[in-house]
Amino acid sequence: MQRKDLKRLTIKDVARTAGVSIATVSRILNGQGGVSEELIDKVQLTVQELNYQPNAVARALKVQESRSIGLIIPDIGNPFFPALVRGVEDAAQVHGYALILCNTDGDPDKEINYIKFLRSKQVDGILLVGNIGFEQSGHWLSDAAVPIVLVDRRIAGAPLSTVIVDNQAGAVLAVEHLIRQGRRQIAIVSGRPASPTNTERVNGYIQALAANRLFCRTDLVVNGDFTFEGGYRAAEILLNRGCRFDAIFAANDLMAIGVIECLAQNGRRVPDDVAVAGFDNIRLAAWYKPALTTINQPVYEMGQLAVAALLEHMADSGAQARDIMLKPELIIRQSSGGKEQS
Amino acid sequence: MQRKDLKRLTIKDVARTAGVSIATVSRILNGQGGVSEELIDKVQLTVQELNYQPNAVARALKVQESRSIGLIIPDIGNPFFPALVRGVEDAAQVHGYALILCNTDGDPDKEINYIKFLRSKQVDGILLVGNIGFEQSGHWLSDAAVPIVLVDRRIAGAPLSTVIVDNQAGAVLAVEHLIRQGRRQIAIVSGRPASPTNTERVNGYIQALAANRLFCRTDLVVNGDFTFEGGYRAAEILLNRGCRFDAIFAANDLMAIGVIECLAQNGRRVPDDVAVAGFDNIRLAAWYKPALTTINQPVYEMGQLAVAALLEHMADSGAQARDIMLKPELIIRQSSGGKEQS
DNA sequence: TTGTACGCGTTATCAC
DNA sequence: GTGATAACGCGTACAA
Repeated sequence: MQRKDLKRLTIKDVARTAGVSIATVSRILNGQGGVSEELIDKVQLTVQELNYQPNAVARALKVQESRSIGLIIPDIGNPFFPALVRGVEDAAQVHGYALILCNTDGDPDKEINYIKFLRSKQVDGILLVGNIGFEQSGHWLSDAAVPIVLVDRRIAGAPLSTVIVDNQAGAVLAVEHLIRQGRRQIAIVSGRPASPTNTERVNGYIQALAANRLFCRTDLVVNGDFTFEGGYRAAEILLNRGCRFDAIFAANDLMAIGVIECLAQNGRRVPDDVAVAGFDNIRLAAWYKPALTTINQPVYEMGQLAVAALLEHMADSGAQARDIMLKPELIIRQSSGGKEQS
Repeated sequence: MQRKDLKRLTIKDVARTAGVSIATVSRILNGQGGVSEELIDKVQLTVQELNYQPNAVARALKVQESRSIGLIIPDIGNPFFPALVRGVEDAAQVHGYALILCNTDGDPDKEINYIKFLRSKQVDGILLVGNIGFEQSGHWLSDAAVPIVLVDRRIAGAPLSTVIVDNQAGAVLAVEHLIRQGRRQIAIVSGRPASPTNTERVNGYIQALAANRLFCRTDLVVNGDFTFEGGYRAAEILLNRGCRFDAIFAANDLMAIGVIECLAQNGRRVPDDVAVAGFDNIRLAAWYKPALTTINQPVYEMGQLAVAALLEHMADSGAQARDIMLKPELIIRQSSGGKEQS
């Protein structure tokens, strides 16, 4: 009854059963026209009856187009990525593309290996959330012979289209909010210093301070690494320095939460003593107590737009690389003292 | 300089450049032996120089094996799935398989469509977190001509291998813990009644009560739907009934949190007035205040084991379907009153 | 040990 | 309007 090893049927079988040539079947299946109504009906019927499905691999080999794209991210376990992946998958599916998912843990070697892997799989395009440097592998990135679009993180010097949120503007939003809340001694807990994303956010911090005639005091700057523990340790360092501060901007939410936990351990109240703002608006930010003021990124849309950009490059190999910047949004919650009074 | 439209090179190019036949190149690439050292060196060198990569699509067509598997889940945005996906992807990658990810939102029609889609892509196997009924589509599930392994959710009557956590045992763990905490009037907020997973957890609740000579009171049973809002509403219903209860077991963490929020709104203290336990151990459970007592599922391992099971079926089409049950684990946190005193 | 040639399942070009 | 047939890039039986 359940013959799994039943040989998969091919266009040949359909042709034979319907009593026509494979050329005719192919034409009908691809809706090319130039076929009589009669045959169309007959063939479509047998396709139904046999439950025939074209072999996409054979088709891919023939038309040199696999109808699949690759998505390379650091780690789907990172709460930032599921929404991105969902946006990508939905958009890909709409256009009939399969999505191949790859996790690199941010390791540049793995990124290169996955690009090679995807290339051998003949994917039509690649979406990359990359940590690799351009010189480190500019060869692969620009000569990959397959369109690559960068998502969420730029790669300095790479001549590739990039879909990204305006990190600097987001940081400005967060810091200016803290300032409007009456805070003046605003510290920053940065992410990994090497990360372009971090640099942009730090620049936003500096810009916002300057725009409000506040100094950027080096004793209020401390490096984290985008992790909870990094945030915790950074807050400890800040406390140990003995300098005054009445607000902290953390370069992402995970660190912001680490910061708050540390402050709580040390008897500082949030937001009464110290206002805290993060970046990313991960799910946890809304649930955490105190609920975290943060910068929302339209992650799902980012995924969708990335696919759109990739499709463009796939359709036109001469298309210019361009930056697509998404607007961040300030989400005000308790950790910064709640609503602004204006 | 950057000639993207440079024709991709083939085994033919390598053969020509190395001055050998394509058969020789193929043999060397696949390590088949029977080739002189001299040619091996020469060919491997030219492969390096040309930076040649075999075309996996052509290979797949020839050997009838695409080296890719499909993973069909409801929604990567659901906090339960990222770890599963990661487990699957890691295991797949180790064995050289690409992972095609599909989100269905739990819609049986989408599940069927994706199975067809993946079949046409000639995937070698499918991992399915399915909501479809077996009769509803037994045809597709057992005759799919491609091995399917069920993950996280069983499908009643489907003769397919299933990798799943022992939900009933998990619920017993949770409820018995509440009993040991001295609670006697334990309510349950269930998930979608139609879900097999929910049924198993409810059965565990009943079993644990019975084993401790407690009655299952219908006024302490209320249906949720696995969402936060469902949990909130369920708790409201429970409160409105006016019955006494000193503990609530929610069939998943999201509902447990909804329950706690509702209780807090209505002046009940957790865990003092009501102890609460959930199921899943999502990230949020640890961060939430009060931290949530829950049942941990080894989700990452589940993904890995699912791939292992799938590989078995792929290697031996006659392999018997079997159930692989993973042990759940009780995680005690504040929401149930913390550590047990024994 | 090495090379030639066929076929995997399509699509597309050419005859009829 | 329809049907042979040649690719697509690879693996392998067979021949040498």
